[in-house]
Amino acid sequence: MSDSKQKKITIYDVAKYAGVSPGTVSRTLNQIGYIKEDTREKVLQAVEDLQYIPNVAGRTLKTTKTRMICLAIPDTSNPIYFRMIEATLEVAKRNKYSVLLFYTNGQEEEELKAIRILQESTVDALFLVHFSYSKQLREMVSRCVQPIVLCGMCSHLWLYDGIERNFDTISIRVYDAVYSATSYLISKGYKKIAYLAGKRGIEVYRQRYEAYRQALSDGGIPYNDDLVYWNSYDESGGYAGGKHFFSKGIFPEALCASNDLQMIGFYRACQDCSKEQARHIEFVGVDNLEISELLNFSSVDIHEAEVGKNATELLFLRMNEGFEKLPPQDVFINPKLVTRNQKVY
Amino acid sequence: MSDSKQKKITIYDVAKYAGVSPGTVSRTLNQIGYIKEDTREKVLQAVEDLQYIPNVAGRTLKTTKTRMICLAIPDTSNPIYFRMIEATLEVAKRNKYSVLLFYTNGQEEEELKAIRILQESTVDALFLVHFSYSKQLREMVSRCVQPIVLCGMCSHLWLYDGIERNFDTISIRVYDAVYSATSYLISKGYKKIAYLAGKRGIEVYRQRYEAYRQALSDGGIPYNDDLVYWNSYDESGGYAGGKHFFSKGIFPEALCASNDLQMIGFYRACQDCSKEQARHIEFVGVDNLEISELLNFSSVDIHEAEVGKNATELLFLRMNEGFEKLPPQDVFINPKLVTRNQKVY
DNA sequence: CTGAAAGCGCTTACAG
DNA sequence: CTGAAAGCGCTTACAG
Repeated sequence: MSDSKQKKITIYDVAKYAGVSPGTVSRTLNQIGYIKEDTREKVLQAVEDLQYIPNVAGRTLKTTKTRMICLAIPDTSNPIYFRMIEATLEVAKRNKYSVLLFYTNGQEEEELKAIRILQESTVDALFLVHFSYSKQLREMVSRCVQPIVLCGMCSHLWLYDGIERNFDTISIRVYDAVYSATSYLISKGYKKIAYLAGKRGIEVYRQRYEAYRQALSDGGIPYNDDLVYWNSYDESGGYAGGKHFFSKGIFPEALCASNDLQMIGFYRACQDCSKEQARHIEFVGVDNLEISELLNFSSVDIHEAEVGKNATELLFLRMNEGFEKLPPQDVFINPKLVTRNQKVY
Repeated sequence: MSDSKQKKITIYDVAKYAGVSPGTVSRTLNQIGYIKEDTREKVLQAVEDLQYIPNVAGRTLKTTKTRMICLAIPDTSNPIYFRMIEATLEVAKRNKYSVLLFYTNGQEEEELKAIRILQESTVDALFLVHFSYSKQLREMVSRCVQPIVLCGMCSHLWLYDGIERNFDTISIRVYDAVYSATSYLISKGYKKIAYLAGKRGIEVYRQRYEAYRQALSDGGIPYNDDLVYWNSYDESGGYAGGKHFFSKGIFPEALCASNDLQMIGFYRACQDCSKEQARHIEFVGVDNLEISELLNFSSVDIHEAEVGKNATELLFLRMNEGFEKLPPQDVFINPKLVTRNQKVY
């Protein structure tokens, strides 16, 4: 039954079996041009009898189309990326494309590798979520002939300025996200508002930090550096933030976190803290994870599924239209604050 | 600067530029055999000058190696799959492989498509998480010459029985998971234990359901069909379960959910319910999602990251060793109950 | 409507 | 240590 190890069936075997040429088999299978019904049946019968399955590498070499796109994201530990993956998979599938998933860990070196995957023609297009804005990365991108969409998970630094550019960008207005989050806390009367800033040196978090400061300033609240904590942008960073503040005897009235994972970490630190003051801190985060909803914490929805959807659709638009007909695109996504009545914890 | 549209640089261009043969360029780049230092430098200089990047399709056609594996999972909405993706990505990266992510939606048709991707040689190996155990799927698998690891997210139905088989399996003992979860509730003295069973007709949930019944039986508690609710295996299913029970005036003392998402859904239904009896139900789920930990619900850890890691390593083992030297493998993963002191909600 | 032939861009025995 | 040549499995103008 399972006679493996037999020689691989190629289009030549099918052609011979059906008594036609390889070209005819190819045209039949790819539905190109008219094929006489009789011929067509012979071919399909041969395919069936021989259990022929076309080899993708052969086709790819000739057509230069892989029917794959690459999705490169920083990490897989933040749920927002899963919603992005899901959206990308869906758009790709709709276009009969597969998705190569690449995980950069937010490191420039890995981001460059993702671009190389595109240059080697392993995939037809690339959606790259990157943190680096280096000259080298920019140059590697500019050398690519295939479609690329760049997203920095914030307002992109390389917006179209009229100068030639061979990629599209997608931006999340995270400045607005944090500004609205901080303003919300101010509007509720809080003065002592701590901030979990995320990781220093990453543009995403720089933009958010600026927004926090501006919101304070606009709300007439003096900035206090002691209320700001820079660390990793995951749960452990938030937890460390809580420990840090509490150990210094700092108990803020409210906390704005540059993302929800940090907020959750901070919340855990509160739970681990014996002081009564750690029980009444009001939270606002960014990302609107389901976990925030369940814990009834306010958060800002950044619509990351929309990001994935838009980016991927842009990729297909470029694959179909090329870069001549349409100028470089810069898509913007507007976050939305979701307020909730936080419970006592 | 960005002079695109120029003709693609091939290995022939590099050879001509360096004054050597294409074969030598290939050997230099792939570090095969000894190359005179002088030659080597000329080649590398040419590569540098011409910005040559080897085309993957050409290599693949010749070597029949794509350096990609396919990971096919049911859906991306359950966080357990993300931990699996993460583990798979890591093992693949360590072996210098990329991962093609395929989303089957738990439908047989899509599972067959995943196998076809392997047959077309788009990838070198396949890790398939499947729900279907149909004859057709089994036959398609048996026709593949490349490595395949099959996982049903439960005790696999196609374990090695000495008869020829060309794939490995990985099993999660979910029967034990639900048995221990149910027994735990019984040990705490509960008699009226409801069960969110998941989706009917899926082996994963059949095995769990059997465990629930057996645990009740072993605990001397009569089975009551009114306490069992079959629906979708996501949050909406759990929510519907809560609504269902409460609308019939059924308020269990405890709830065992065949996965955490359903448990969370049920919990939401409790929150939406005005009755006091909906405030004191003790929960146990399966999957041990972070959300369960944060809400302090007990759950069973099924070690899905281990599943991804083991499966992917098995794939590479097969790619290196073939199927002759090693008999078919059946790996088992043992879940672990994590108990927590649930808070009042 | 279909066949013969070239070629996509590599790699790899085979010589030397 | 390196070159010439064949070939991996397709597709696609070009004829007819």
